[in-house]
Amino acid sequence: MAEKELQRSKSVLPIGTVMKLTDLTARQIRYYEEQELVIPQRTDGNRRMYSLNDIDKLLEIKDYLDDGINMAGIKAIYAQQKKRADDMKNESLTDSDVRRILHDEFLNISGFEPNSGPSLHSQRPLK
DNA sequence: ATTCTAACA
DNA sequence: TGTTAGGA
Repeated sequence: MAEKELQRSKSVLPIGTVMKLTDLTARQIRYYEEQELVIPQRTDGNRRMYSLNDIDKLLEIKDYLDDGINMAGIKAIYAQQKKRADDMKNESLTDSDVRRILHDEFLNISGFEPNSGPSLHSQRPLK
């Protein structure tokens, strides 16, 4: 069943197809790459080739944008998502630690609304 | 015909 | 983000 994941990971779609599938402009798609949100594979003459997983990621990003979250916020979300994945590997964490982390993440995400500017507040809401 | 990078009347 | 110039 891991074969399907391999297929979804195969980068075979040129940016033109991705544009049609996601309704995003080439400018946006390339910009998100600069923000390190979706890094497509390159081929022959330096052309971007995306995978189905990349498409999903882009659609996901588009949803976050619609919900009024900015680049910084989206980056934060994925950064936290990665942080979360790392935590799963550390059995050394206690339930209390995990809950503190999740609570911390929640506060940070809510701080990335459109108008709420770069006021990247909250850090240690030690209770 | 498509996509790429860089740059901004 | 849009758009365009100049290449590949």
